Amino acid sequence: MSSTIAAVTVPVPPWRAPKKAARQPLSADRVLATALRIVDREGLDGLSMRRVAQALGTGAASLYAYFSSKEELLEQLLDRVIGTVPVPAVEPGRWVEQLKELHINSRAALRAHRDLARAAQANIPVGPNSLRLTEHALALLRAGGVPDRYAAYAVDKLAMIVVADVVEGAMYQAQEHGADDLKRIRDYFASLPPDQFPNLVAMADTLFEGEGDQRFLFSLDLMVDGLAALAARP
Amino acid sequence: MSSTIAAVTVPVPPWRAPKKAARQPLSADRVLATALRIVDREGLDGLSMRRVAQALGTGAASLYAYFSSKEELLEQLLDRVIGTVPVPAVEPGRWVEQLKELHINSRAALRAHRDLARAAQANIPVGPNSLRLTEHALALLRAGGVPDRYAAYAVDKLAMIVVADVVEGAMYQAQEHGADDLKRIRDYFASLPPDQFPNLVAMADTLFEGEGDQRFLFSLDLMVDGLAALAARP
DNA sequence: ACCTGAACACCGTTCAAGT
DNA sequence: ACCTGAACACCGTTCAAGT
Repeated sequence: MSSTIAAVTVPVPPWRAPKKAARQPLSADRVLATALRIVDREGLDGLSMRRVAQALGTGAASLYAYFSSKEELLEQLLDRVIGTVPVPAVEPGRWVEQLKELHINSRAALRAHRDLARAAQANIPVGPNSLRLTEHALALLRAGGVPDRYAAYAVDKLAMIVVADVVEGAMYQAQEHGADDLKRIRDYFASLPPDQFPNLVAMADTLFEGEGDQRFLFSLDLMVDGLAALAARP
Repeated sequence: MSSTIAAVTVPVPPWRAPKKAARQPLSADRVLATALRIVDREGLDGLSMRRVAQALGTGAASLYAYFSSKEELLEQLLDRVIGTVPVPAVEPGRWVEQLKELHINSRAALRAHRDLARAAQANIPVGPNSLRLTEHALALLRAGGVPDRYAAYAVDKLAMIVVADVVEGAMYQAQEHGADDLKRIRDYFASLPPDQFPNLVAMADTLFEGEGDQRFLFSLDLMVDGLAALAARP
C-alpha cells in the first residue's frame, strides 16, 4: 500500500514500511475475507485456523478473539456468501419463476466457492442473510397458495437440493482427472456383465451426459412444478 | 472364546489364552466391522485410522495392508451398508411404488449408521452393491417408460436427496440438545421483526412441525410423481 | 486489556527397522 | 514377507505468560 497525494503516488519510505504488508489490525471481517480466499484457492479442506492466521501474519489463537470456534467462522463465512444472492420483490403472478430463480441464484453463489457448501450441512442456517432467503422463499410459496405445511417442507427441501447439488458438483470438480476420470467410470460401466447389469451397460453413455446445470434444473423443475400442481388443486 | 465339546463348554486354559481377546488375524472384513462399530457409537468424526487400529490391538500403519487410504476404507464401508438394501424383482405395473420403496429402504439403511452418509458425498459410488441399486433404479424407470435421459438424471438426483436427507437428519440428531435446541431456534424466529420477516414469524411453529420421515416422503413423492407424469405424456 | 508461544491431544500417511 | 514404532507434517483449542 502507498500514500496518495492528489494524483501523485509516492512510495512509502522503506524505514516506515513494516516488514509484512501494512499489517492492519485484525477484525472479524478481515479474518472472513482471508478465509474465503483460502477456500476459493484450496477448498474447504485447505481451510484451517492455522492457515488463516498465518495468512494474516499472526497465530491461530488470535482468531479466537473474533470467533469462538472454527464452526462459528464457517457459519459466518457461509452467511456472507449467501448475502450475495439478490432478493427481489415478490410478484405473485410469477411466483413459480421467482422461486426457481431464487434457488438458481443461491446455487450460483455457493458454486462460486468450491465446496464451501459442505459447511451448510453442519448447521441450521440462522445468519441474517440466510433468514432473508428463507423469508423470501416462504413469501413466494404462500403467494402461490401452497399450504403452509407444504411450504415449510418445501423451503427445507429446496435448500437441501441446492446445497447437495453444489457439494456433489464440487466433488466432481475436485476429482482432478476431471473428464478423464468420468470416462474411466463410464468404460467400467460398459464393461460390466450385461446379464447382471443390463441397464447400466446399455446406459453407460447416457448416464454421464448432461451438464450439472441441466441435472439441477431437472430436479428443481420436478419439485417446483410439483408444488405448483399441489397449489392449483386444493 | 472357548472350546465346545458336545454340550459341555470348558474354558480355555489360562496359559493358552492370549492376553487381549482371541487376537484373530487382521482382515479387511474385521477392519470394516470394527470401523462400522465406531461410526455407530461416535459418528463419522470419531472414526480415525488410529482408533480403528487401537480397537483391533494394532497400529494404524497395519491397516494400510488392506486399504490404501482412509477414503478407500470409507468407500467399502459404505458399500457394505448399501448391501443391506433389498433389491426385489421388477414389477413393471408397480414401478412408481417400487421406486419409492427402493429409496425409502436406502434411506433407512444409511440412517442406521449416523452420519456415515456424508462419506457418500465424497465419491461416485462404484461398489458392487451401489451398482446393484443403480441398476435396479434404472430398470424401474425404464419399465415405467421414463426416457433414458431423464432416467439418468433421476437416478442421480434421487440418490442425492436420500443421502442429503440422511446427512441433514444426522446433523439434527447430533445437535445434542435435540428438541431443546430446535425450540430455541423456533423462539428466535418468532421474535424476529415482523415487518422484515412476516412469513418467518407467522410460520415459526409450522416450520418445525413434521417428522423427518414426512419431509423426506414429501420430496420423494414430488420427484417420483413428477417422473410418472413425465412418463405418461410423451 | 489484548495478544500469542507453546502445549495438549489429536489427525493420515510413510518408512526404516525389526521379526 | 509381513508387521509396526516412530516420525513427519499437519489439526482445533486452551492457557500461562508476556507486553
